[in-house]
Amino acid sequence: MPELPEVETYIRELRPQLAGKRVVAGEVKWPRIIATPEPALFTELIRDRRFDTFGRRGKYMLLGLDSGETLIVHLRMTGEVRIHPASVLPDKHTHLLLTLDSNERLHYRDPRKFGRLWLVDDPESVVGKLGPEPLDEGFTPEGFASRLAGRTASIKALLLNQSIVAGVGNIYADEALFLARIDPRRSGGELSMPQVSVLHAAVRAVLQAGIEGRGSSLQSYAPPSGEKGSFQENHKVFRRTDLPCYQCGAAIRRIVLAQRSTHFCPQCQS
DNA sequence: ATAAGGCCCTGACCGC
DNA sequence: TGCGGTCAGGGCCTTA
Repeated sequence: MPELPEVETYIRELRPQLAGKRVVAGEVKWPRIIATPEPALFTELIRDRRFDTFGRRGKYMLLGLDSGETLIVHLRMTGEVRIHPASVLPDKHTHLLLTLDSNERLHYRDPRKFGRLWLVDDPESVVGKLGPEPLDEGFTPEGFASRLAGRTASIKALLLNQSIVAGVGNIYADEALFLARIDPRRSGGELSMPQVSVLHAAVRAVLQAGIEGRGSSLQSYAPPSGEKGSFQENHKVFRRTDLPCYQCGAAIRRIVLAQRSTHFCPQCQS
């Protein structure tokens, strides 16, 4: 579900809700949700830790604890973090509960159980393989071009590859390709340098706009405050199959690329 | 090293 | 109402 703008919104909203609070107890209800360490050790290690720093890398949330360790959370498709009063009971999709010293509990909820949490000393052990942060200085047109060079896979598939650039998912990949007027089926390695530059700027622009809209809220997704994001109102192609392109009026097409639904304007994007 | 496909899971939705 | 099929914003693992 969440991509970079949604995860960034998550971190911004979790910070005021969690900062300085201490974990009194942890309860893991679905062990596979904890990637590392073993669930028993996880609950032992997180007890008495205070939430201290709040960061993001790609689609991963980095919750720094006062012990120096980091609780890493990836929501994947349907993960959800909420801070509720202690009186709120977990539902059947709640897989982790952290009791806080504020008479509240952190609920990790995830109907599809794809999300994962890690408790580690060094976050790099989890996020070290990611490509550059697209909104940082380190993401340059030249660096982007060198990562695409020689690749035969579609540019859509390559945008979804987190080791090329971190944080782009299905929505923002389609939106960036539309903004850059590039056909998602083109192979990444055959794009010209000007096209790579335009796409680089487009990726940054759609992610920045996504953050400003506090993310896209499709279906039931909402950030921790419960107040939905608005960027879905600005989608130009995503889930607009058969609707007219805002640029040229042609019908937006939906195809499958890299096993993911892909939306584009057959007229504007080549 | 790269690319393609399966797989992990459950719920919502659609047509019959 | 029930049933089967499809779809869902992700990424790891295996295979070729």
